Amino acid sequence: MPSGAAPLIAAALRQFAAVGFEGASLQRIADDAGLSKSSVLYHFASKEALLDAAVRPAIEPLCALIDSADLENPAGMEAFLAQFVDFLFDHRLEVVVVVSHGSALRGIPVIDEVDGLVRRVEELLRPEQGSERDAIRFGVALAGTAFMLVAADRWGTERLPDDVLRPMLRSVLAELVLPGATAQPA
Amino acid sequence: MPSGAAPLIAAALRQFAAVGFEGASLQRIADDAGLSKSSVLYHFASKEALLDAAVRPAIEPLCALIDSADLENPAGMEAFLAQFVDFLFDHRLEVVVVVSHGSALRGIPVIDEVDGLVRRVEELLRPEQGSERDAIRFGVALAGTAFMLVAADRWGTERLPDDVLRPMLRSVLAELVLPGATAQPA
DNA sequence: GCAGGGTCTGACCGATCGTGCAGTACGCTC
DNA sequence: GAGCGTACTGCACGATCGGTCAGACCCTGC
Repeated sequence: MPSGAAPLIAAALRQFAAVGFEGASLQRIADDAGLSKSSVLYHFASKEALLDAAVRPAIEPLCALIDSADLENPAGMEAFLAQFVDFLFDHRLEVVVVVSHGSALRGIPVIDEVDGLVRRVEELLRPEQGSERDAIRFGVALAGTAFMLVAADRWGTERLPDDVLRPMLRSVLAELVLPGATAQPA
Repeated sequence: MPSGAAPLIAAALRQFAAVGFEGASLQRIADDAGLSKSSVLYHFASKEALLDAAVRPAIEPLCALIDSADLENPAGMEAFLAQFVDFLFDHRLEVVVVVSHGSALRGIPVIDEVDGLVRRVEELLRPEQGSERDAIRFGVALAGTAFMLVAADRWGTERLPDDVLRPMLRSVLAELVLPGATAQPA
């Protein structure tokens, strides 16, 4: 992992999140990182490889989150929800890239892998036949939580600071998903 | 409203929803509509004007929905939620464009107008001070519902048909938002 | 001093982008 | 048939896109 690659990945992540993969140019990414366009293509074989390097670090944590999920009992469920919120905050830009612009990127391996993980979450939420409606309620809550983070970046003029928003989202998500839980103000 | 403009708007909406504004080229939009690239710029002054013409029709219904919203009593709330879901289905592609790719389009008038409407919804949900948490729960439910539609287009291999999904989303949204309501299976 | 690898850059390429413009085919009215 | 407006197209433009390549500038080991 060369030294100059890290700021390029950070700049690429910012640009991809802001204007999408197609909208971001290697030139602007290079300018953002304070390097030349040629340097980008020295560190990464192509623009697509740069996207891969930027998004891939988020895959393993998400995979681990899914693998360790135990949604049978309320405690396991609550742990899953908390870890899900933490994941969203820890990989905020990656989430924005995939959620906001991912539909245009089908066919790119790293995006397809993320899509596969999303499908695994979907299966996770539908353990038995016939609970279609519960799965949708679950999906709305999860997707809504993810989107609130995107929205916070997009419409957030004077939004809540993260250390307030995070426990609040955790609490709201638990309330929406868990069966008998009632709200306890954050 | 010239005749040849309508298929161009339809094609543009499909392209913008699929690959984003930056990712869609006038050439592909023209091909999709069965016309030449020059024809696109005959009917619309620029690519941005085409986006405006494609998205603007969704603004007035959304505005009317917000104006007529009465969230004080449960009946008014339920009516608002039902109309919100209907709006999402009636202007599906426009919603996908704005939700998925809108963050890259700030500065374009029609997008800024939509952002203003979103902010009005946000204010609608926070009638009094201190109910920050309720507003977030509300926002998660609304955003999640909108995103489920986007997700249905994106990950939907063998998804539910619309006439099943629509009442189900309506029911789920009511359950998530309304205080004392319990689920009645669709 | 010098060779070599890692890092970075400017010049350049072909393709495609959005856009401007001259021109063409059709239909309508006098 | 002359004149005109509408719908549409082909062609060319400057800019920018992702990508290639030959070097220049380090730093380290000999």
